[in-house]
Parts: sequence; structure tokens; C-alpha cells
Amino acid sequence: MLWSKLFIPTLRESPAEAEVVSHQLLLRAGYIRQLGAGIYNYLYLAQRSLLKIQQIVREEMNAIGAQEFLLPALNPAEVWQESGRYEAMGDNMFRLKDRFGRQLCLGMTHEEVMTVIARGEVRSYKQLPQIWYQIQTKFRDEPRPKSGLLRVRQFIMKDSYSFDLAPAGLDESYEKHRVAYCRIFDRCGLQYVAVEAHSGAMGGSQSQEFMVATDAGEDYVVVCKETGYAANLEKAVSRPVPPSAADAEGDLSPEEVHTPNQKSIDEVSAFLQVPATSIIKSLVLIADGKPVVALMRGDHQLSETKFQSALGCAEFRPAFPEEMRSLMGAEAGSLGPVGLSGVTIIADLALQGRRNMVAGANKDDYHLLNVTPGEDFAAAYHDLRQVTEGDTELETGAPLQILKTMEIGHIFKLGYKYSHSMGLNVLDQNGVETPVIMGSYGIGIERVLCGVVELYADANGISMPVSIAPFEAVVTPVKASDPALAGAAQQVYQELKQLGVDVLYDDRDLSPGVKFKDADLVGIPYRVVIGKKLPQGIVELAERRTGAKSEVPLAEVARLVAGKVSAAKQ
RNA sequence: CGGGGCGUGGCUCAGCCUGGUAGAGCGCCUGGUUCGGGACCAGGAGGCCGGUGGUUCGAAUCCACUCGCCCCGACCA
Repeated sequence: MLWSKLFIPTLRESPAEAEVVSHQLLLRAGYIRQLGAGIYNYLYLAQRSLLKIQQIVREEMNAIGAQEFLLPALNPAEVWQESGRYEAMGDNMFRLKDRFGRQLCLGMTHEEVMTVIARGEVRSYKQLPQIWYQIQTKFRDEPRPKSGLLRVRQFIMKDSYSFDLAPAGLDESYEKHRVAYCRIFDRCGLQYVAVEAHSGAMGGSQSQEFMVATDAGEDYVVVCKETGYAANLEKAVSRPVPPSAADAEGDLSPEEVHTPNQKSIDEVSAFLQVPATSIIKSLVLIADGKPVVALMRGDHQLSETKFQSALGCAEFRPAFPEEMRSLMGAEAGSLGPVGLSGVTIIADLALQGRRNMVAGANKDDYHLLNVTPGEDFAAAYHDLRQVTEGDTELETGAPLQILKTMEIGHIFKLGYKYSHSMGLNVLDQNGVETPVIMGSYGIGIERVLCGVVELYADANGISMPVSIAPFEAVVTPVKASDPALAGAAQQVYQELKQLGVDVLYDDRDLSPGVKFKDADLVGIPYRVVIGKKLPQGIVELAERRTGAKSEVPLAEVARLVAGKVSAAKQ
């Protein structure tokens, strides 16, 4: 490819609308252009990279026996109504009508369609297991598209679905995917962490997310370097830091104390000269319409996910001030668990066994001293606490780290949700109708691209891994109009092409600095510069990632680069 | 949906407060000189100032509405 003939619209400055690194660089390097909020054009460079990512995905999926389909993005509403997700997806689903007024929608994922295919054709256990996948455009009407390609309304996803007769088979299909995903992300040059994820209210027993650590991400994960523990913050468990002061011993009775205008934990702590770890934080929430008081140690945060699964409620919200008043008799800041009746009280495990703590008195401007869980009030104990910086690993006490991450893949044991709702059954060995057990596995193709851009970006721009770089090498004569330089460049270019390297010949008649800057910005891993030492038969080989430069004989450079390229691709 | 910000040549932005008919840098085109990290000289093209309506003798500028985009929050099977 001749650079002069290609459409690679690099920008010297970063467009104003781009905030995150990957967005800025993909725009500047001429990979993408925006068409609307959360809608992007993928230009030549992006498409080349995305195709390479897809090819890697394809190879690894095929390697575990998965079969590639291509299903419609346009779906009849009935299919989604059957599973109940036509309702459940709410405003996140793009919906439209055809000319006859029939309801259609754009697919957000393809569990339903896959299930429809399977139930029509798969009738015997002998036809199982199956793994079907596709690489398809998905549509989601995001409430707020943002961060360039990270959160968009239309994106490419590899989604696969496994069908097994029994849970043991699902375990195998799941494990195959886990291994395949690691290979895929390794081959794409990503650094990532696989974490336990919250399985959601959709049923399903196990789920793991593949995350890339980046400030551009929106998810937090908890990892332990020593033990290898890794979990999404929503689900992570830990050992909290111990209370900073021991509880007073003895069977003391609650004692009212005047705390005028001391509302927050910090205020009460300072006023009463008691550490936050000795205060009970009382939160009033309305879960599925019913009031619940959740109790936390003063310095701890309620995990909404854990609260929700502890109660098994569909939705919840903080109580309004009037509700607190009528329920508790006081306003937020003086609420507590003592003397409550007719309200569900759940408490975090960190309060179990504690004695003589401070809690709100349910009387404005008053707190209670000497409140002992289990004696002065009864509560059901659950792990409700969100892991926080400084916590340690639950079993070993090893240090934990919280990382900001972006999700690039998710593997998920679905269970029987779709087989049950949509009637996917087969006959087993005994001729008995048995529901099929399913798994669902996704990879965000653009997010893999964003992930590597975020991970390896430097002051000069993008630094692509060889495996998914739009071009593996570029040949740059310092002066394109010099026949000797151009001739040698042409020769190296041809040699590299013959050796199977994805090579670009930067034949533009521009000053060398411009060509170097462009090549660096775009992120081409290897650059061969034909310059002043050509008369001695010497050219320069520069590596984008390391910045290393070496002088190489003209006659050997092509083979050298080809060797490095194939080594980098394994 | 709530809060904030921004829409002016391809890109980054100035001009707007205090109305008088549009500018800079970069990019682009032509010619010449250059050629190892975003060169230089000369000449040139390119903008109904997001849209609609209003105020005014006159609107990029003031007012109203509207559309779009970005950020924070809500939301995110």
C-alpha cells in the first residue's frame, strides 16, 4: 500500500469533543470519525484493525469447536416478548415499526434468536453440545453515549451461546470459552484481568468479566496480587480494617445523648469523640415498596448490589425525608435501629459481635450510646459492605487493590432461563423431555481496540501490538523525491510484501518529521527508514513500542522485520 | 431525564459583554527553495457564524424557541 493513495486523515490537534485518550487518538490518527452521539464511522485503519481482531476471535472460537453464524440485527418483537425481555430491556432497546405497523426491534444480544433456532431443530441429546457464535452489530439505546468508542449505541460484538444437556456440560462449554478468551486477549496484546462478576437478577450461577485496567473505564474491580483473587466491586468480598477503638465491655444500656446539629457520621464522631468505626450508620431504603433499615459500620459503604441480592428485591431507592419522619420519627442524621417495629432491619456482618456502639436515637438531635446489636435490636446479618481501599483479602488478609477498568468480555452461565421461557427441550437418553442448559459469552470488538489504545498510548500517539496493528511495518524514505532513496525503499517494501508482512510504503513527498510523526501517531510497530547511510548499504529500523533504533544492512532488513513480525504474532 | 458547557472555513480557537456586515494559527491549492522528528518564501481558494422566529435602519453579537454535540449525575439484561 502506498500511503499517498490512502485515506488516513491524521489531525495535528485533538478535536474538542474527545475526552478520553482512546477517543482522542483514534480521531487524531484517522481511524474513526463521529457520525452522531454514540455512532461512529470506522475508516480504513480502524477497519483493518477490527478485522484482525475479529479474525483472532474467529480462529480461537473455531478452535473450541464453535460454529459461526450470522443472524439478523432486525428482530420481530414477538421473539423478545416470549422471553420477557421486550419489556425488561425498556428504553435500552431500539424499537421500530414496519410499513404495516408490525413491531420490530434491533438486537441488543441474540439469546432469543439463537434459542428459536435451537428449539426448532435440536430435538435429541445426541445433537448436543453445540456452540454457536456470530460477530454482529448490536444496538443499544444508551441513555448517555460517551467516551468515544467505549460507550456507543451501535457496536460490534462477538456473541456465542452454548447448549448442553446437563450442568456438567455447561461447565465444560464455559471453561472452553474462558480459555479461548484468554488466548484471544493474549493474542490481541491486551493486559487484562478476569474477575468474578455479579450474575444479575437474570438467574445464572456463574459469570466472569474480562477487564482492562484504564482510567477511561467505568467499572471497579478488586484484585489481590498475592492470592490471585479478583472480583467485580459489585460482588467483591473482603476483610474490613479493624475498628480503630475497642468496644467498651459490659452489658450497658442505651443512653440518650444530645447531639445538636450533628448529622453526618463525621460530625457525630467528632462531637462525641468516638471513632466512625464505633458508630452504626442507619440507612432507610424502600425496597419493592417496603421500608428497610440497613445498618453499616460508620466508615463503611453500602453495596447496592449486595443489598439487592440480600433482600431479593427487584428495585429499591433511598427513602424520602417524609417517609423517614413518619417511619422513624426523626430525620436523617438521627436515625437508628433501637425501638423500631414493623420495619425489616438488616445489618452488615461487620456489626456482628460488636458492643456498645453509637446509633441515632430516632429523635432529632439525639443519639444513643451503648447500643449493642443483638441485644438492643434484632437484625438479619448479611454482607452488605462495599469493599474499600485498605481492606484485605477475606481468607488470608493479603492486601487488596481496587482498579478502574473497562469490560471487554463477559462469560456467563445462563442456565435454563431461555429454555424455560421459550421452550427449548430435547429428549434425553431415557426419552424424557429435558430443558437445555445454556451459556452466553460476549466480546466487545471495538473495546478490544480501545483497550490496546488506552493501554499503550504515549506522547507520540498509538502504539499498536503487531497482531492487530492496521499495518505491521512502514517503509519511509527520508526524501521521497530522491531516486536512490525511493528505489531502495521500493525494494524493501516489495521484499516485505513478499515475506507476507502487512507493509505500508510512505511515498509521500513530505519532510521526514511529518512522516515519522504520522507513523508514530497511527501506531505502526516497525518503521524502516531509508536515509543518509544508504550509500553504505545501511538503513534504520525503529520499533514503535520501545523507541529502539538500530542500523541494519539494507539487504537484511526485510527478513529481520518479517522475523520480528512473525515472532510477535507467536 | 436533572445540572453544566459548547456550536464561527477541514481542525483548534478569537470576535459576542458594549450590534455597523468575519479574523488568527494549523491544514488545503499553485510555484519555488528545502529534506533525519509536524520546514521556508510568494501567491491563492475556502465561512448563508447550527436552525427558525423576533427586536433593530442594521444581528455572529440582543431576545425567544429549536436542533446537535460534549461533560457530571440518574441509568447501564
